[in-house]
Amino acid sequence: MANFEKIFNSPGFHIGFVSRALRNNIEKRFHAKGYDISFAQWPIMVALWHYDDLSQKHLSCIMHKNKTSITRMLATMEKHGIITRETDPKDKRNKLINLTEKGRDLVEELVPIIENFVDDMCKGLEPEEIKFLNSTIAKVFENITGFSMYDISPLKISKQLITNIHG
Amino acid sequence: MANFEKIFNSPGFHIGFVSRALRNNIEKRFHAKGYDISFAQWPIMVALWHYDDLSQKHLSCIMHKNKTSITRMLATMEKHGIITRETDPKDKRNKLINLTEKGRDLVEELVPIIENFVDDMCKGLEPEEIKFLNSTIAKVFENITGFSMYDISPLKISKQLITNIHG
DNA sequence: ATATATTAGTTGCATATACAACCAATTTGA
DNA sequence: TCAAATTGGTTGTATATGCAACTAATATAT
Repeated sequence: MANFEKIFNSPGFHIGFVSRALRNNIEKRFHAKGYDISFAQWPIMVALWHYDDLSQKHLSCIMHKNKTSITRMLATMEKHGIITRETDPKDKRNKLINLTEKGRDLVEELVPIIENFVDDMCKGLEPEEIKFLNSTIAKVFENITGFSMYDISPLKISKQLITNIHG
Repeated sequence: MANFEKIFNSPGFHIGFVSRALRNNIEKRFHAKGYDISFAQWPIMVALWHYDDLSQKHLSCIMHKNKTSITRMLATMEKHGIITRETDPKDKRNKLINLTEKGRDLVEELVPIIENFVDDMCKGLEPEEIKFLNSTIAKVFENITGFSMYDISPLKISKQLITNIHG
């Protein structure tokens, strides 16, 4: 019968397992320090820390997430007072997303928690191993999506470069 | 200010991104062939293909998922006619989970789809690279959870060995 | 033997995620 | 210029996920 060994030992399942573990771990660290921020909200906050007036479309492309997910996450974050959403006067289809003061403060407060998390996660791994891990994951990402993981890093992307990645 | 480069280039974010991409891709493949099975349901089906009469606790441990998630996923799978849930006559706290005939058939039909998926995902990667990727991810998993990813593989675990991993 | 503790599972609540169908605003094209 | 296409965002529906609080059943400990 089927080669289940091959299937269960494929990177796909490993990635799924570790992804859930990472999410749970980071959210526990946030909650332990009294912050009600989710694993998914954090990268959005970082992107908004770097760029003002991102649209939901921008965030959808940067995060490689469906626009519905972005709509709903931003609704939650707005409710929590982390971000604001205003209609773009230049194109009333767009909404301009920005961090609130509270949001900006939060980013700075969360950084050390994330840094500890990264250190703990990578304990016992050599820098070249981490590099290899990243590039191999990026390769898998590219195999599956056809997109380079790096082209759309929140740190590199320019608003002008954001093209129509998602439906 | 904060070293965002370090944060965004950490394996954590890579893993989160690729994990979502893999989930979407595999579900699209299932749907394209007319199967309404989720990324999360598939490993449960495989575990049940190997073992009869697993309890929800067993599945919770094997899958490293909260028991609530298991309860709700099994409810969905039962509704879809993939599995059955019966109270264990020997200990009425337990529910014994089994694949239905339809469920067993499905597993066999889904295997080739998964095999294609794995091949596509790993395109351009050498076997040693895949091995390294897996072992590095396993290391991260262990750093974060304290558990070995391999000890509880659905292929290796015995029902007797399943201990109280989760709360 | 019975009160207490533990265990398995469920429910309420919250978040994230995606697809399809939809609306409103803008752009295109004949 | 005005109809058609495109674009950005929202809503309905569905799945997955976890925590806390709960119930029922079993095990433990005095």
